[in-house]
Amino acid sequence: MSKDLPLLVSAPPERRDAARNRRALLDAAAELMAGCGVEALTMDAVAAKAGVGKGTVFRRFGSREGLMASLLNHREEEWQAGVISGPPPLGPGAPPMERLLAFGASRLRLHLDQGALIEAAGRTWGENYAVLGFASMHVRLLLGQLGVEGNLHYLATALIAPLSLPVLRQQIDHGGMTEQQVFAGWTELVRRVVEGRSA
Amino acid sequence: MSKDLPLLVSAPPERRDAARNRRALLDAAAELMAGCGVEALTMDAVAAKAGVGKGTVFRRFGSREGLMASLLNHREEEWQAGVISGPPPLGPGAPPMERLLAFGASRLRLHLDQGALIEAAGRTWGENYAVLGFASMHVRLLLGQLGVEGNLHYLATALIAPLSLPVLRQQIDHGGMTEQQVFAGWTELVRRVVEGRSA
DNA sequence: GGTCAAAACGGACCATGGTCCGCTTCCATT
DNA sequence: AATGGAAGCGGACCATGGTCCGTTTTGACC
Repeated sequence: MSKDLPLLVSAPPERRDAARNRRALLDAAAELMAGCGVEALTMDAVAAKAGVGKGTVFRRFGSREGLMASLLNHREEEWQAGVISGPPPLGPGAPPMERLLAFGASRLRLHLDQGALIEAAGRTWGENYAVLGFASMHVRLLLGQLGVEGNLHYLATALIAPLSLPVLRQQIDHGGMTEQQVFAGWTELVRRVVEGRSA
Repeated sequence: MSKDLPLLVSAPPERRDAARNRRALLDAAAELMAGCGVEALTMDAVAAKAGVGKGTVFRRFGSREGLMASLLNHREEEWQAGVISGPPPLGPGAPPMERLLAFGASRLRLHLDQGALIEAAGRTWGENYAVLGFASMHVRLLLGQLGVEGNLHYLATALIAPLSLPVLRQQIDHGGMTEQQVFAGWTELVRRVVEGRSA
């Protein structure tokens, strides 16, 4: 007699066929990519491999970059889970400075590991507010715990910026640095920012 | 009787038709862009407007992104000239800290002004070693003059990173900061890095 | 001026991202 | 089960970036 409670869920769930196709597409994309790298990830190929029409791919992901971003989201969510509730020092339980350095090292690895995908995703991923926003908030929190005073909002984004893939590429591929040296440099940057007095 | 001295010039000059076409193409591109924004910059349109074949456009610039990068290079060269020999505080003659802050403000403006073009140029511009290299070297030099000790190579790139367009976009479009607040934040970052003691 | 090789040109051609719209599938309601 | 409309689907179609190769231009050398 009474309809189910709206449950305060804003977006109604996907229809079953839609969900099935979304899964099939992500699986197909992951498989193609494992096989031949991002080059092989053409929209026609993904659609064919998943056994759906091309239009469906675009309906689900909006664009090629959107598809890449969806693939990345999976890893990103795992990573965020590690920060929120994983083992220390990345997760809670370690002193703030250790967590901050673990954050940097982990983020650096993540970006280098997913490099090809991140570049293929372009701005769709780079401008993903959720991703940058989470990292920024986390760093801001840690800076606060470290007793840093000043414009934490800005300082957090400024500490995250040199961990972005283009910068890492520049330093490692053209600047002759190793991954270890980059991390050491970032550590020094963090130390200076944290130890500096506020204005 | 004797051929001209090789003049120690490594690359032979362009043939005259090539030079003429290159100019025509850049002019056409600039005009198209002034008219309708980067959207209008399709390779066919540029070729048609310049009165050359499409193949010629690709020969000269390699790709659409390459064409964008060439357009940007013009502005970049003017900017570099301003740093090398322009009036203070951006150019030589002002105290190092003033020059450094002028550098940041100027770079920030440049990136915001050329935003559309920079995004359209993608990695071709972002990974342009000459551009990043020049800025990095300049900042490294100023840090040295300021008596900063430590890994200046890294610190320079780390100070430049938060001036990159994606970061600025994030801060201004999603983070609710104004351009002035961003610059104020960068100033604070610089102060902390410069005042911090080395390891 | 004539000759020749190298460089540049042009536009037909291809691959692929992205759109569109008529058809099909789902599911809430009766 | 029947039904109606909304959500989803598919693949033909288009636009545009990028390639290729036969033809033309250039300029160095005689």
